[in-house]
Amino acid sequence: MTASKEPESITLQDVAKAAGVSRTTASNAFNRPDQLSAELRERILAIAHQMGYSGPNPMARMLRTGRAGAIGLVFADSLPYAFSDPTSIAFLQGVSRVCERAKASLLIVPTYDSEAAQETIQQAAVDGFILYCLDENSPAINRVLDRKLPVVIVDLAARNGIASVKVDDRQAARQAAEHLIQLNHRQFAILSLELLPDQYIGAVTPQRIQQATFQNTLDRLFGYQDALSAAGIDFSQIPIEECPGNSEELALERALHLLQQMPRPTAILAMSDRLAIGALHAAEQLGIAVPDELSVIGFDDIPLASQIRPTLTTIQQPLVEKGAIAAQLLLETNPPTTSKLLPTQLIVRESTGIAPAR
Amino acid sequence: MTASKEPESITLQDVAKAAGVSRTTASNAFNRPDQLSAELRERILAIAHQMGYSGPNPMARMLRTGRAGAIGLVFADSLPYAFSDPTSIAFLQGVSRVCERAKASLLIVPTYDSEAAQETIQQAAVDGFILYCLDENSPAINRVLDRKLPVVIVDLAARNGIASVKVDDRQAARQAAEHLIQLNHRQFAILSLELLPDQYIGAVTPQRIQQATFQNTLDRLFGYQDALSAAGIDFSQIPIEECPGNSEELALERALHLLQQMPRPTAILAMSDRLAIGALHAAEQLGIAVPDELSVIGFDDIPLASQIRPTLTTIQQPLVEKGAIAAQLLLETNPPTTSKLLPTQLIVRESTGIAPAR
DNA sequence: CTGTTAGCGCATTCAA
DNA sequence: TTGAATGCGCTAACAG
Repeated sequence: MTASKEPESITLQDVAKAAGVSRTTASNAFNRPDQLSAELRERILAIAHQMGYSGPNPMARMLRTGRAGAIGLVFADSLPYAFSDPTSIAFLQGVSRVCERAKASLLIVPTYDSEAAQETIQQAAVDGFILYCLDENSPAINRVLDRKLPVVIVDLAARNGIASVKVDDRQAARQAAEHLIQLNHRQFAILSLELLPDQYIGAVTPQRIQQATFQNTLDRLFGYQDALSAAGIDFSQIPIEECPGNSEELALERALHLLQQMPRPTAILAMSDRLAIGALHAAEQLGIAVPDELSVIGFDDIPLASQIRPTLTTIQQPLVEKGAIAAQLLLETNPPTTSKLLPTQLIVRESTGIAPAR
Repeated sequence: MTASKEPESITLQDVAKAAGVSRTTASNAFNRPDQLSAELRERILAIAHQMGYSGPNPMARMLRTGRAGAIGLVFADSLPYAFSDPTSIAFLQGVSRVCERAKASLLIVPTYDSEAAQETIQQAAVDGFILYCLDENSPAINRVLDRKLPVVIVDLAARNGIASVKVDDRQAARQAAEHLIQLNHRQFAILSLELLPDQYIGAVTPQRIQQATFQNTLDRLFGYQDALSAAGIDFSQIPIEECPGNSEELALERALHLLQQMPRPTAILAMSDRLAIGALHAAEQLGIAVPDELSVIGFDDIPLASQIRPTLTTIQQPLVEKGAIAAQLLLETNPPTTSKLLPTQLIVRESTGIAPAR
């Protein structure tokens, strides 16, 4: 038998030849139905299919058109973590909703270590990036900025000329603390998210706060401080426990520790709902009644917050919308440059109540 | 002032010229550090940076090398739904873990309608696809297969020569039903996932079962039937309620309906944990004690299953691992062709117990 | 409606 | 070590 042709890579050229038309016409058959007769188009498509041609090569087309048809999403975190944290999942929901409408694909770029970030961000064939990042020092930030594509940053301090989406964490945290102050609480403790990317667990010192690179965490901390100081409470005396990875288990453990101090706090300010839920479990373990003996307030308003018992008082931030707006900014404004500050809202549920009499 | 050069698109060529070297050498500076002296490399990189060159254009490089550095993930569902369903999120966690290790990006391809699927799947610049799909008739399947790239299909009936990952749903469902039969139950009801992609809500007829295109649902249904028939129970008498979208709210509503029938079922077989949780809420609303008066068994073992009260008896399937294995098959075998059947396990918790005396 | 002409920006032969 | 040439596969002008 005579050697059959290479089965590899049939090109538009081959299809055109087989159909007896020019490359352009073949190309138009795929991309510009209006540029040729319907019947010719059908014939070309049929021949292409029959030859096993799978359509114009996306890479060649991208090079030619300069458009990738995808936006990149950079989480400056490990991906499995991002896919397990309710806040980032809600964010993804919002992003994906807008992408779907725009028929844009979503490229999730791993940046596990700075070396990986270097490579993967550089090689991402996208039309723009959403940078979802909490650590101001993350190397991924500059990698993304270096690409000189449209960028929207989320939850990061605004930068010159770069579109950003965030909420006023400080004001929101202040509101959370004020809620408890109004309920007569004076003995506070704080469950904090990470301040630095070093996986440190435990008591937070003033030095640590000074070195902090997670602006979000810092803002919430300052928000608590604003309210407490205004109420005449000495912030430096308030125990703060850091729980990296937004871990419920860790929060449970640190809350147990906090609740065994004397005098026992009557209110816990948790920087996320997961941390708050950890605190709720700790209270349960110790037989401390919520909200009668202990009030707990969270942050985020994740779906679970309204499902657990007691339901969780928290600060609602529009998680899904944050993703949707970021994607919209990226896809619909050119170049994206406006920054959005999204509203938050205190949601009072069952986990907070009047402070117990002393 | 004399016009400055176009700020647009500096190429490797420009960098080479500015550095006084050839294109090749400039290219090597980025891709083959060992092909030129370290000092020359540094110089070139410095000049490139200074010129505002952001590194080799990913699209051009992809075209040249034929590698995209990304794998495509096609959910044959709306993306916001995929990002809200605990089973697909767990799957994503697994996929992303492996991608991260392999420094491969993950392209999430929207396929909301068949027209979108046509375009987005065709234009995805990826090295292979994971097809996560429940509906055997989804147009996305052929779109993906047409691309003639390595493919791993998940939760879909195996196809000739195509790698697949799934669990033995039928056997697993059978085990769930057998568990309840052993607890002496005789009055059953079923909360079903969708059988067809038509958003139908309510009672399932034999005709509908015959037309079903969601193989998963069908397998679980047959698994229940296997066990019940073996126990001498007439399957055709068992009420089945279909709850599309794996919706807890819908399950609550349909379970309320089921629990108001006479004779009231003593056991509910739910095809997912979310449906089971809906049933639990229904029982709570009606003041029916679980497990004393009603047993409920789920499927999947999502994280919430062990957190709600009563904790949920369920069939555990390795959700995260399913994603990890799919990604591994795609990234590490070439071409992927072996199929994996993953184990399931009955997890007995608090929501099932001995049937109440008649 | 169709074909001809020109690159998109790069990585890789091969020869120097 | 470096440089000159080649084409990856395609689309967009433009002229027939």
